[in-house]
Amino acid sequence: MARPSRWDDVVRSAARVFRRRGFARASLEEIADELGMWKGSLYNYISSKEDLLVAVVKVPAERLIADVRTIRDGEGTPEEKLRAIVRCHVDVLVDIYDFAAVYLYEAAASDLGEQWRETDREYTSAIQGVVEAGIAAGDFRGDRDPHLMTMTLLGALNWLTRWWNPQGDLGPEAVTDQIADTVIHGFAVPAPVTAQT
Amino acid sequence: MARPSRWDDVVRSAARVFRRRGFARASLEEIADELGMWKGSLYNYISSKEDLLVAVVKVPAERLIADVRTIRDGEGTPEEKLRAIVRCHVDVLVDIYDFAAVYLYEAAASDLGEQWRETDREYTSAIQGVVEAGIAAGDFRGDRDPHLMTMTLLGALNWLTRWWNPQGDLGPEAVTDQIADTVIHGFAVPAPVTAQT
Amino acid sequence: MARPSRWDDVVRSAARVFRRRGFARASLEEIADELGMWKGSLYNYISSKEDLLVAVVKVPAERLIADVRTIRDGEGTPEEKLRAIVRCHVDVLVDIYDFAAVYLYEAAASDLGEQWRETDREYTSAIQGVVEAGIAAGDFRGDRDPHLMTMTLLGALNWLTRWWNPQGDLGPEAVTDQIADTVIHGFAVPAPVTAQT
Amino acid sequence: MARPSRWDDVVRSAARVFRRRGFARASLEEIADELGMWKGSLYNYISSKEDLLVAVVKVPAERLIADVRTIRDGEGTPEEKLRAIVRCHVDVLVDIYDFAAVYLYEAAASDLGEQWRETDREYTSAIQGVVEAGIAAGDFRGDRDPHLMTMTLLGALNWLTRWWNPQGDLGPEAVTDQIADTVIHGFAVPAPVTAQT
DNA sequence: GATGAATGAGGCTTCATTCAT
DNA sequence: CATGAATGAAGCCTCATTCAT
Repeated sequence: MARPSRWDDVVRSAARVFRRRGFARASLEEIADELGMWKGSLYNYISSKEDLLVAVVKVPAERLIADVRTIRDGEGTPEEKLRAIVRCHVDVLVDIYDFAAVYLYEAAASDLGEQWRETDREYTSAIQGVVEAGIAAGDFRGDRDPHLMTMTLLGALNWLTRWWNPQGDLGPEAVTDQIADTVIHGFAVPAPVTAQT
Repeated sequence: MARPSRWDDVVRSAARVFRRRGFARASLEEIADELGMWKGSLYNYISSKEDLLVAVVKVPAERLIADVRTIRDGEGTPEEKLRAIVRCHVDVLVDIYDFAAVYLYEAAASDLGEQWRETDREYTSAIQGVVEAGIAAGDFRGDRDPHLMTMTLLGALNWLTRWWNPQGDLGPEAVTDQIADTVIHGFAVPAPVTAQT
Repeated sequence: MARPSRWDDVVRSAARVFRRRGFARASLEEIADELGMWKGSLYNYISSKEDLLVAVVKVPAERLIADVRTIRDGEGTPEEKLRAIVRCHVDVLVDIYDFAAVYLYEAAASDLGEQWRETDREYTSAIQGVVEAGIAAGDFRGDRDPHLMTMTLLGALNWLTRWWNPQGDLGPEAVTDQIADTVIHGFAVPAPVTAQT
Repeated sequence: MARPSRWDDVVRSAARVFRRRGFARASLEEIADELGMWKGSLYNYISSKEDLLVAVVKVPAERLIADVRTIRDGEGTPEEKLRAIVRCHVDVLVDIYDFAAVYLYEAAASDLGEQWRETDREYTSAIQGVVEAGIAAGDFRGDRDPHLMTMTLLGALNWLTRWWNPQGDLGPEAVTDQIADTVIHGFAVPAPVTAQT
């Protein structure tokens, strides 16, 4: 499916506008304006506004799910894997901020169909798989709900799009380390109390 | 300035529709339909659609900020206070789910003006104050960014509106305890390693 | 037809609002607000918005037509009568400015029905009668169209509502004298040229 | 900034409807109907209803102000200049009746902003300049208020839109001559009385 | 591929008017 | 007479989408 040459520009512009204004508020005219074209011309690239949303959302979704699959199926302790997942998430924000923000905040609100929900479910359950492996290995507490644990991590990560400026003082490494540390220590089985007396 | 009698119904209906469809996608006709009135009649209560959003958002915002102020200024260790903050947040979700979801997902996207941002800032900084007190007391790690810590907690809490069903199997107490435990352990200064050898 | 006690207040308020905003732009709510009542309450006095316009317009219309009839049928030369007509017009502006402005600018735009047009025609033709009497008496030029002469006078007078402030520096007497002089000299048969050589 | 092709049609249609119904009462649907388009399509040409009013009003305003400047700055006695101004005004009514009527009756009622008031002031003061030149030359009476004189002329001219039918029996030349004569004689210093005895 | 105008549905908002209390 | 809520029609405006050039 050979896309016309400016296809990438179109999607990038859509990502920017969707993040800034939200999908519902964004108008195709705004996107066309950014590209210096007329809104009618966009229909040489898409057949509906939703096409654009799907295209935008695909970028971080495919990258994240590929990364998380690789991590899940690769070597390393559950702790190391969680840390790697956090790093991927933060990297995505650094690399393709607009796309990621749209992915996290607009995709759920719009109804992108079954295929979309399936992808989302797989992403979540891949992370949850790591969490459950940690529990099984005795590293993470077994008295917690694994889904809640997974969502706690995802919430902390996704909220970054609301407040974090990747170009600001707090760099990606610090964010990665600190969130990963917090979650890993938060999940960990506590050190035996008897040892401290 | 006594509000007309069905004011509460109007706001409740708006909260429901705004949560379901998002502010931008929601139509006043839908809200009016729920109330069994004509859309024009809504203007006996408001003077714009945004007024409704403000009214909806005010409910959880005022409750949360009042609660968190009380907690911050009250008795207790930082740990106890963080746990109390988590409980309040979860309680709000249980009590006024639609309002809370709108508050967390629509308020930021729409531009509700300076007063709104001020409230939001105060809420965040009240929680951050507790976090910093914990650091000062030596309970929480001093090598972390307090703002990032605060946002990690808020992200985990706010993400609940995306997946948690308060009427489901995982009850409010479990959610409160587990999120609070995760965050508190995640923030805590680790037990001295020497004790374990 | 005994009117309720605040009827006069209602009409006065309507005149004020209609002048300020124009009949079509004016809302009953604005009028009610000025009176400190609710817009629904106005319907204790009227049965439609147009009723208010009719009531407002009636005041200057009846006064002007009565005055002009009296003048036309009274004693005096056509010149004196024209001067008296101008004075009446200016007096109306001084006494009931809002009513007069509405009468002159809103009545024609709205369609107030046949009775209204009849009144308007009679007013015009009464003035035109004076003009024609002046022509017949040899005071005014016979080579002019009497209707155009009449409308020239009325235009000059009615335009006052667009620029003149009765409370300003240029007093009613000056306005009366100068407009009357201009028109009377403008209408007059010129002095024989031969006399000047 | 080439205007789309039907721009002139749109403005002409707007002028017609605005004159017929008044700006406030006119609906965009009516204008669109005249053009055989949908009301939404009008927004390819304008961005608000008021834009249309501005566009309509600009036509006679610019023509009149250009004409009156040329006359003021050209050759001729004040009398000749006043007569030329009257002719321009009447010509505008003949040529672009709808536009002129809207200009005279709707522009003042709507609030078209400072630029508009500035134009109006300049037009008036250009005419007043001619009047004052006539006074200075000793042709027009010095015991009159020049602004009142100017407004007397403008009132007589503008009132034409209320009653005169340019296609009727009373032709443009007659109207021009008679109004100009009336005003000029009305303004003129009276012939010395002594000559007549 | 781009253009620029048109489409047509739908949304927010206003407002004269009604009505039960 | 006043109240205050509701009605229902209509208006302005937006915008995704289409289409002939």
